Amino acid sequence: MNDVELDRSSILRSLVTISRRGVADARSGGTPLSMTDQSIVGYIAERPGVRSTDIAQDFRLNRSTVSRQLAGLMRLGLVRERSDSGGRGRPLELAEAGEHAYRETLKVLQSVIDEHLAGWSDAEIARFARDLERFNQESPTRATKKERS
Amino acid sequence: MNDVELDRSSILRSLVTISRRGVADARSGGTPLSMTDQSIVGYIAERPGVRSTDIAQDFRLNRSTVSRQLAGLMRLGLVRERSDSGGRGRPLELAEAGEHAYRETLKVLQSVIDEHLAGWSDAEIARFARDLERFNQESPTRATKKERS
DNA sequence: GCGTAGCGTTGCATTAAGCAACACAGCAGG
DNA sequence: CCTGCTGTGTTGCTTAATGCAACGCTACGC
Repeated sequence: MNDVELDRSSILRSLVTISRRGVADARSGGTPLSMTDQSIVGYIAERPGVRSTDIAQDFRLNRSTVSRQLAGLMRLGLVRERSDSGGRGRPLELAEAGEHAYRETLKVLQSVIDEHLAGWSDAEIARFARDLERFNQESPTRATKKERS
Repeated sequence: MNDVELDRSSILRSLVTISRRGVADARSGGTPLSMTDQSIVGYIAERPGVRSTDIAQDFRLNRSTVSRQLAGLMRLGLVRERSDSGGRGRPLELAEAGEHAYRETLKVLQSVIDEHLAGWSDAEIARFARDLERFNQESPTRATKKERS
């Protein structure tokens, strides 16, 4: 294994470990929302009007999973359906309680993240954030495969 | 929110999304081992002789969870107990089948990761890997808290 | 040798997830 | 306008992973 191969395997190891620990830390930090719920709420927060099926596709989750999570969130009064339901499906948006819960959870998660970032310079943080976003962008191959289907 | 705060919130968002998609992609890629199992097997692969409780601590998992996963892995003949069980607990090591399954799963995971890394230079990959490792290191605060308890 | 602490296991509950089947609503073509 | 098809959401059933609590056993320290 040359250097690049070593780097690649360490990237995937790190990602798995980070996510595992991150979820555990978040839970022990007492977030109002679970990681899954937070993801969904955040998604709606950033794209008001999305539908259940959009979330499912983007998160690679089954429609049924999203449906049930949303049912829970609506029961709690965090998410509601929009009135203007032109076209297929039902556009969603956050209720006031949802915005609030989202911001609260965000705070906890940020503090968890910040512990890891102690000792990082602003420039390093910015660079890391950019790398992560870049990494996160759908690769052309996979995107094509999905579009075709 | 200033720039650094924006970066921090985007870091956590990215991490959650990456891990969610990564797990989904890995599963659809048909890995012989689940993400959890792969983590455990990999941990044993790198540190032969570790005990169940060590894994639990490092992964922030309950001892019972690890116990059950290990029971499954041993039933499948991937992990076995070491003969030289001096001291507390039972040191673990990979069986031949375990080494094999580990490498197979690693291949799948690497190809998933590699799709994301298309277009990255070796230097960028190396930098990203180092950042992730750095991020992954236990922060002093949290480590202290844990040590004290 | 005895008590205590550490380690692993097991019973029980919960959460997140998938698959399959279904019901219902839009949209398209005739 | 009616009919059929397709997309959207829901529900039943199952499974995997996890936590907590309780238990039994084993090794250490005195």
